[in-house]
Amino acid sequence: MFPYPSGKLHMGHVRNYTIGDVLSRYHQMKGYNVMQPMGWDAFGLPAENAAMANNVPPAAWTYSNIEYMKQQLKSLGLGVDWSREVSTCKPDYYRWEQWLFTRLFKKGVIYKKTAVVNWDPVDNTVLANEQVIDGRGWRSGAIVEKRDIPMYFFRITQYADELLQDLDTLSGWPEQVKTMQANWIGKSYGVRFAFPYGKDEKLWVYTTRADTIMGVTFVAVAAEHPLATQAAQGNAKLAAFIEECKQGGVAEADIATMEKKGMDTGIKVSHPLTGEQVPVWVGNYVLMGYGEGAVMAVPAHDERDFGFAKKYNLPIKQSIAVKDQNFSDTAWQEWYADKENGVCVNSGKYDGLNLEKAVDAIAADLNAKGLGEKKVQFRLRDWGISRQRYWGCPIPIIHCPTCGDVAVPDDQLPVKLPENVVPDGAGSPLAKMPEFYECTCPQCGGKARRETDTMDTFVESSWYYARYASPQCNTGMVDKAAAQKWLPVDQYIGGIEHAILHLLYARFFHKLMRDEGLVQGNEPFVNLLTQGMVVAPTFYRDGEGGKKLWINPADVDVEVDAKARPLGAKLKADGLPVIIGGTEKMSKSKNNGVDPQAIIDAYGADTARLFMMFAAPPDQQLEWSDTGVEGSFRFLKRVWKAVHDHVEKGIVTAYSNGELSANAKALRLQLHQTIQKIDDDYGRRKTFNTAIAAVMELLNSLGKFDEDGAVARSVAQEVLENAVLLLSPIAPHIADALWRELRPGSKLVDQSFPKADPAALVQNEIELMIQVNGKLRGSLLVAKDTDKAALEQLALAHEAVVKHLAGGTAKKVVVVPGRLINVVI
RNA sequence: GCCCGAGUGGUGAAAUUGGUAGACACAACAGACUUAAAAUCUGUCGCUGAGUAAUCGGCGUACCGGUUCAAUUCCGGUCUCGGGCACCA
Repeated sequence: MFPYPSGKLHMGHVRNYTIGDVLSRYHQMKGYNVMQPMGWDAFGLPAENAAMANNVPPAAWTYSNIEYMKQQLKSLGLGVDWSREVSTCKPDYYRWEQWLFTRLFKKGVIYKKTAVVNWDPVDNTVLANEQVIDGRGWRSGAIVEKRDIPMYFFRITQYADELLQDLDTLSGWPEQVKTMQANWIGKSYGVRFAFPYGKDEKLWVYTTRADTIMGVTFVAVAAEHPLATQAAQGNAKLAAFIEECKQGGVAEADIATMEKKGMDTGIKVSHPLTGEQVPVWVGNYVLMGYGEGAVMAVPAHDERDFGFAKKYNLPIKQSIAVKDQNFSDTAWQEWYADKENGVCVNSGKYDGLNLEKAVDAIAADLNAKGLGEKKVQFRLRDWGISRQRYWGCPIPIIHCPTCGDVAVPDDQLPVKLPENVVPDGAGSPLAKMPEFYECTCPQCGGKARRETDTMDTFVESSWYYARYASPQCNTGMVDKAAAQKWLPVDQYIGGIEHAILHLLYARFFHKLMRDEGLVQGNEPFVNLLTQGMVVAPTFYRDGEGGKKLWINPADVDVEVDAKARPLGAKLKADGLPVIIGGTEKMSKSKNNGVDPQAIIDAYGADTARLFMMFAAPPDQQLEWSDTGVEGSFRFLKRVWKAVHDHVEKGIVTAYSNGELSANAKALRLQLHQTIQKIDDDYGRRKTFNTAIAAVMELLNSLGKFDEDGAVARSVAQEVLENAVLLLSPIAPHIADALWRELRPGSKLVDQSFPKADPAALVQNEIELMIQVNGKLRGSLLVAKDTDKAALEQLALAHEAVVKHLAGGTAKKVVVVPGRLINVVI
């Protein structure tokens, strides 16, 4: 993944790009033609915040960050092809995004509708979820409101089925990520049906549990639902409640965890099957715009409805039973929602039916009445991309009073974003710039207004991988031949935090571009490595108005108890206490990022890379600590010394033949086992920490190998040459220098990855573990081809086994070839 | 609240397909070298019991339970921590 140019690299970046560099160097050694590109996800909110804080335009801030971070990346020794560098804030990049937008707009894949946003009534501006803290605007402190505004949407739901199904083709992706995406898309099979009311009017709902329909005791609608609006006329109390529901942010986590509240509208609708009158309530947990904005409530079999019914004394009507379980409405029981074992009860003609049969029967009856039908629904919602911000890609639409929304024609693209603007945090800057928004309609030539919203920055990051194939192409988004040569991406590496949004949007974009005939294949990334996050502790002090002032861990001293648990923390500058927050992913907003530059400066890039790779396997979360960086530095010094000590005695040719001592033979065995192991670690497992450990072990063994004859020295030469090659993807600089020592006149870049010598791997004797009842009691050295019966006899005769048998007989002997023998007594 | 992960010595971790738990390091301690320190090298290093010792035994992979000759690994449940939840990227 390409970085957001936030200012400095942090350890997450170092980890991400070192992993990529190791893999690309390894694959180069394996003979592949590897492209390792880099770019900048350059639009985004932090630039606007920095601009306001420092009175510098976001563009200038961003460009200077790119400059600095590029130097940092170079100092890491990454083999990046900088001729392919891409910056998403440059017109030659976003031009093509605008171009695609106009195509999709004309096709109807992009459309306009209203959506709910966080509104700060004091700053008169839309807030990102991140800018809403405990329901208040981060700058103004005002209570945030929900507000409906018009936005452009990508019709991603049109691709929902394909996005779901193609997950099955991604064998190179972690299961975890595929599961998360499948759940996010959330395909469900249910019934959409209506509660009739008034004169032929219908209140629609959707449910996956139509089998519980006879247990419905009320219907809950969103505050913005037309029925609620209707009921609120002439009901001041209800109107006030509806206003209250509009307070607070729109983030799902907040809505799901807030206290469930409701109020009766006084309106009643008819149950579609029984005709019974059912009250309609307004619920603050029901969202307009998701589904129908109304839900049927079955308190007996839905935990949220149960809690709501208890709180407001609404009836609870059992309609599902599970054998041997007793129903009571005093406390919620897990089995009340059991889908497997439940059958209908108190449900008239549906009694005794299981979920599937009840749903079929109920859907058929609803259908016969014209009140409903089976429907497949997705949890996935269309992707709203309008942002009322300045530092983003302008949406290429012109609003004409006569022609409506008109896409900007190709010859007027790109719609350039002016770069000299400093936003003030109140509303969209572009909407205050007539020189930007005043324009003429491309269709009728009349006076028109340019759209002043910009696009979600996820749009830029959804297709940059494709741009890398032909970054300078000025005839299209991609050069088709280049795209065909390079795409799909063989190895994509990114943080696990992108498992859903970014990776789903990129997959969606690939399909959009495919349908435009720009790229081939259905998926952008063949193999995905999701690196675990680099996390660090957070520290803060309470500022005015409940704002938290985040303090960098580097500026804090932490006191710990004997068990290394933190007791308290103090700011180094003033010695006064600070509050310890959680351990979180390194981010600018929590100020807990650690700048890798200090380590690179003190120890060099190779040590920084080696240490980062040695600390943990790539997909595991890593709590940052530089304890141990000394050890990585020491190891590289040991390698350096071992090579120089060896070379000083004269260079020899690596072992090819000659009589080997037992020790030399054992060393060669270990060497070639190590080659095999590391090849697998780099290629299949992508566990660089164990690869490094294996080289360490090999060098430790070489250190103990003190033979000095010609053959012995040739074996030492062989070990050192291979150790340098095995280490070179991780520590390329030192490996290059050492290779020149070991093989003067030859270059490391021309070497291929070592291959294990099958002759060296032959073992005549192996050690087997002896267990008694699964417990280790000893070991046995046997000839490799000893047969099972003989092994059993040897085990039974083993001194430890005889002792435990104490004259008795073994019940069973389990022989695991090559590993162990377990005697069961 | 919902979805996805993780939990192993003082610390980072290893054990790849159910088969030797703690490889490789860090820290600590002891020793060698040194006038001294640093650097370097060597050794000890999960908890616990017995033994002068060599050694022998018990327990131990967050917690409770299960499957198995054998469980860090598989299954059920619980707790804690982390990620995501659609406008941070």
